[in-house]
Amino acid sequence: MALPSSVYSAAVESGSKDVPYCRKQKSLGLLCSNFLSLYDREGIETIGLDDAASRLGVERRRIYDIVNVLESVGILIRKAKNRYTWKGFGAIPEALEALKREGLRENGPFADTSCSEKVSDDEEDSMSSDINCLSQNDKSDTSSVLKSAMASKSGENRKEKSLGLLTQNFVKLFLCTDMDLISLEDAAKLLLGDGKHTSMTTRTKVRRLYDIANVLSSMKFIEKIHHPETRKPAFRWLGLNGKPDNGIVDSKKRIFGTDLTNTAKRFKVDEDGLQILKPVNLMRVKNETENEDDRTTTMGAKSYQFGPFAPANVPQVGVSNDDKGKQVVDWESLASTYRPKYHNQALKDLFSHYVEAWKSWYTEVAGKSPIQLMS
DNA sequence: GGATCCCGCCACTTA
DNA sequence: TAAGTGGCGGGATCC
Repeated sequence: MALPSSVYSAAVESGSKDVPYCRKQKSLGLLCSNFLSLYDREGIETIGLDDAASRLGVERRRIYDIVNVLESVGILIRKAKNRYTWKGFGAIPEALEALKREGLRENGPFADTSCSEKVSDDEEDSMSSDINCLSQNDKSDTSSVLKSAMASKSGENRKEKSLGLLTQNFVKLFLCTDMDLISLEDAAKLLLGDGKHTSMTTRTKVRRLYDIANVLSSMKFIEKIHHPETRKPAFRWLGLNGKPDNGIVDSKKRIFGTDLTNTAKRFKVDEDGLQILKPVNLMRVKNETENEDDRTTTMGAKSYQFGPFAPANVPQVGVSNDDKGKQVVDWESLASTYRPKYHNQALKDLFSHYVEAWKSWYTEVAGKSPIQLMS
């Protein structure tokens, strides 16, 4: 594997004796970024969960969270026990298109937004009163979309509550309604149905939505902003190109896994993980300089605009040849800049880790910029 | 003190 | 029946 595994291990070793626990280093968003960096490359066809867990230095349970979300947007497909087929980002447009079609198709029979209709998240749930509970944005056709989303009753409670299905329904909220901003609490209420509107069930659903939102945020499908009027946190669909909106992005937003500035500022020990965060962060800075008007919801393969983890062989839409000079270096080149090229993987990993630790210490204690290391 | 979300228990599913 | 899967909520961390 060409990717420096030390990068990952360094990021997850916060639990070691000398480094205080840092929640952010273990966030799902960061894990997702690392996961994608690890597998979004040519030659990857299948992914073993054990392999992913050990490479990323996390327990299997966390990998399940990631792959469930990724599978729901088409990046992965479960192939067999413990094994997934990597489809890549090229599969996203089709998956989203399918989601949108599904949402819109099922939209028809449920077009009536009256409060009488029952849908099935959990048997007796109905969506109608939930719609009335919404605190923001256009709710005109939200009800029907949600009804259709939740109507994929198919089977068991367990499946209905799966992270993957919840992800798809969450995405449908953006794809099939006029809602621009959605708070997780609103989404939870919508996806629950009023039959289960206890504070506990909502809280539980919101927890899951946080998980999902972190993963989707790390892929820049959505971004967290604060509602212009209520100032309450909400999520906005960025579409397939994932370009943050300069205008209303809250600079103080807390972005797990990708927000280098905040991370570095608050957690000195986080500098161990800088190499992970850098490329993503740089890409956002770049994106923020671009006009967001060219965002598109068209999902044809050719018009598809990839986010920061776009496959290497797919040109970034909206980046002209003239801009290539400003292009952010890719993962490989960035990683190789800081990575000695040892043939012994274990030695290389160890060395990389200590280099990062030293740079962190040097910056912190000596108050100087890290010396540029030769690779 | 509310928002966020990691962590791991344990029930359920699958091989 | 063991191993894999993943829902769930406690409680730690962040702001």
